[in-house]
Amino acid sequence: MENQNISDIIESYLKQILAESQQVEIRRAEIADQFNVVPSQINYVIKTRFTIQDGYVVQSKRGGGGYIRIEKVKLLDNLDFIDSLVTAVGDHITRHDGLAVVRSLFEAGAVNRREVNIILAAIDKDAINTGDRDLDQQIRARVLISILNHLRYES
Amino acid sequence: MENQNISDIIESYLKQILAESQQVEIRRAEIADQFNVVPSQINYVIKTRFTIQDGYVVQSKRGGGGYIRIEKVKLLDNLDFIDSLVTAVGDHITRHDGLAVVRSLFEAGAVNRREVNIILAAIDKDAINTGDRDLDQQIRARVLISILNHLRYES
DNA sequence: ATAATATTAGTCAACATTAGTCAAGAAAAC
DNA sequence: GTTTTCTTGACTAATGTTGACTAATATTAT
Repeated sequence: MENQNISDIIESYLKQILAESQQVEIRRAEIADQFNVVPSQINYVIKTRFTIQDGYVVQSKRGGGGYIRIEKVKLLDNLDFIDSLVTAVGDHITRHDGLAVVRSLFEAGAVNRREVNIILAAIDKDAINTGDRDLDQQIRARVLISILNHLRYES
Repeated sequence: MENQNISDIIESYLKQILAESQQVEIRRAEIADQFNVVPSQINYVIKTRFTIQDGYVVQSKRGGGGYIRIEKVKLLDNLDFIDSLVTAVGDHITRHDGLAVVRSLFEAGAVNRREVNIILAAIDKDAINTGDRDLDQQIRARVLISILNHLRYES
């Protein structure tokens, strides 16, 4: 406990608040100042310790009155399944393989038919079509993973 | 929560009125004075928070007896409505405007909350991120339009 | 009627105020 | 000793605020 680094301490501080309330809203500069670190360290802490896998969703706004808001979300019980699909998608995916992933989701009951169609529209070849096949596959992978991550929790 | 910027406060004030009546008519200088800001800030608030994508139409008149009128538009039946959104999206769209489009879809009853989240995940900045901002906006537009077009068939 | 003046709102660019990214170096873990 | 994680700061991006200038419309004077 005595050899905690400052990132761990900031993490604890935020999680202590989150233990009692559903969300915490901070001003980055204020927290950085409070713990005597540079502002970007707050981003580091959030990026490494408040991920969707950990059950947190983060929103922020810049400019006057800006903030970072961390919300604790209720994770569903399909996590391992989603994890496996995220792994399967990887950083590139073809339309064909993307279709298979969406089909898996449907067969597992994670999405309904309407939702399937929305997802397919999103990764359609006419939607994602930069002229660079490799880039298209990367974008398709990220879009799919982004959607998968949102299926991890209820909102 | 406590450090809201003044633009948000003015937005809330106007939307509170709009929650109870179809439209609100203001004198710019009066509102500016009431909230202690320069008049042009009212234009900023309107331009950023009461767009057609958000479902508002703004009319104004200068000179003596001038006014700014914000009207919450009646959502048309689905097909026309989706047409108008497709037009609004155009061939490129920012995340901010994309969010407004999706919000409109939701408010029109064209999609439910779960579907909103899937669509937002699909056009998220982490999902569509090639490093080329302009390209990102083009892809986001195509993804959104692809989804909008699929919603036509189903509804 | 027309011109001058007053009274509104609109535009735009400068500046202010926030958060985000990235890569280099330091520290810790292995 | 190498690899991973943490820390830092320079640079970037998004959003909000302000004020000088412009434009439109109404009112008043001639």
